[in-house]
Amino acid sequence: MSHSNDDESAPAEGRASDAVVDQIQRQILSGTLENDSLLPSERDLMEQFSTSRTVIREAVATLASRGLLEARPRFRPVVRKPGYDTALNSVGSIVQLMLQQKGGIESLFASRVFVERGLVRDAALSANREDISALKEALAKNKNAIADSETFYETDMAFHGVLYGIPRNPIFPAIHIAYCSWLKPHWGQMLRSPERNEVNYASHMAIYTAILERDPDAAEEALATHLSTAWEYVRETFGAP
Amino acid sequence: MSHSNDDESAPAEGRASDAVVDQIQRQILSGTLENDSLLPSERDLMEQFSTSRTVIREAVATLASRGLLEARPRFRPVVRKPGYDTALNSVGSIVQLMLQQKGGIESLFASRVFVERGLVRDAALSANREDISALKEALAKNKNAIADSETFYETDMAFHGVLYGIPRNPIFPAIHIAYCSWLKPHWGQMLRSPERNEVNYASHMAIYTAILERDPDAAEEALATHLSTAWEYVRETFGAP
DNA sequence: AAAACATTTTGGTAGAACCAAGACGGGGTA
DNA sequence: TACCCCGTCTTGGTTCTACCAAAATGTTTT
Repeated sequence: MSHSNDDESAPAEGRASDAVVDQIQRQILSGTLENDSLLPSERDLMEQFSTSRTVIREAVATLASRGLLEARPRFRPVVRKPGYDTALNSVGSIVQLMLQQKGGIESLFASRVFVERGLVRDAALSANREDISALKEALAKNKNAIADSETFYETDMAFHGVLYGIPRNPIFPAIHIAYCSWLKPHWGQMLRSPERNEVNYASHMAIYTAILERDPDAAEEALATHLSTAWEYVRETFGAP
Repeated sequence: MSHSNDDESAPAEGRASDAVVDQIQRQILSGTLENDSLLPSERDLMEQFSTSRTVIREAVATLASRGLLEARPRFRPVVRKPGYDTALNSVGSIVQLMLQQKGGIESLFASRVFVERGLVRDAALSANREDISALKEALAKNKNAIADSETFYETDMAFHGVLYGIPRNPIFPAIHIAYCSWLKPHWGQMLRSPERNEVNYASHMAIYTAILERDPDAAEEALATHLSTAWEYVRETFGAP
């Protein structure tokens, strides 16, 4: 039963960089290394941990891959206290690969539809006044941007974003951001026109109305058709199979 | 407007390791580097790419962090063709951090409940014969394991796993595996007894029945109470706030 | 044929050195 | 005084060499 577990308390004596990673990670989480501050120089760190620069660099790379450090090519790494967005952000590179595989985008989009169907159902059941007014406001901005295809996309995302905020679960907004960033390359260059914006706005309004009426089935239905339609736009922009 | 974008086709001239990463990544995806095979030795690679070992090591570390290579401490890296499980697996380290934060496990568990509520709804609406029989089989194994608390957990997971398979979306099984691995530390050491196993089995049966009867609301309700109850067990095992 | 041993290979670490680009400071000019 | 230019220092990125320990491999012994 007690197979080899990599608990944080055990050095495990495998990689020297692990100890450094562990230390720095603690410092970041505990606030000793303040958020948005610059990590000490590699040479400072190698003195501080009394190890070689090789180990330090490896540790920094590891932390960067975990999202605890933001390391631009020739700049000092920036300390980033992790959030749920950080987690999802770090998978981006792999997801991009997955999306290039056969059926990748379809699967991802289907998962989004699945999530948002649940979201609107819950919204219809449990949205409070704040949620409703937030939706209303987002809807208004959405309407005002119908003529402006540049900003319409943003107001569109913002409307959906409100839905992700309703469960008061910090994971969901992070998922929303992740979906947006992952699908943007395929979604962003879609053909846009005030007519289509109008259609999308109408869909949003239908969702909003269903939520107002506390009708989860109608809300789910409205959202499903909304996303399906929008998806058809995308497939029609690219080559349809 | 045209800010610097880091497309994959551009070398970008930032890090030398990026080129190596790109090359090896292509070789893995194209199958030139066969899955489960061993990566060439670092010294071979540094000759092949005519660069220093440092760069090679950095590239290997990057690919390992992306899940394309499985690099145990002192062993040759193993080539791993990426899947959706790979993606979710690579976030594990960050998620573990998140779970230690205040309300972390609650948020994650709530998201799981959310997902599975949707799953059982869809199952009730669209499960076909194969799905039903798979559920039935999983349920049978679950029943047989009631007396054996060792294996009951596995059959429990397996039952839920069937639900994740019904949408025929490869992302969902990966999510299931991720949930299991992330929650296992908190879930696994839960107090278990045949009585509680009996309760869980009854819950599964209720879900199955509701799906059979094509009643999404009942299925959702059954699942929600099931997970809530199980969650209470967990909180009672640990210190409840 | 299996086990024990010797050798080679290979990943992990150290350390010095170099380069190029960012950060910094000082001095000159408007 | 305020601003800009330029030299210097700092620092991350890279190369190279060397060494160690453990894994992998080959050889000998039982």
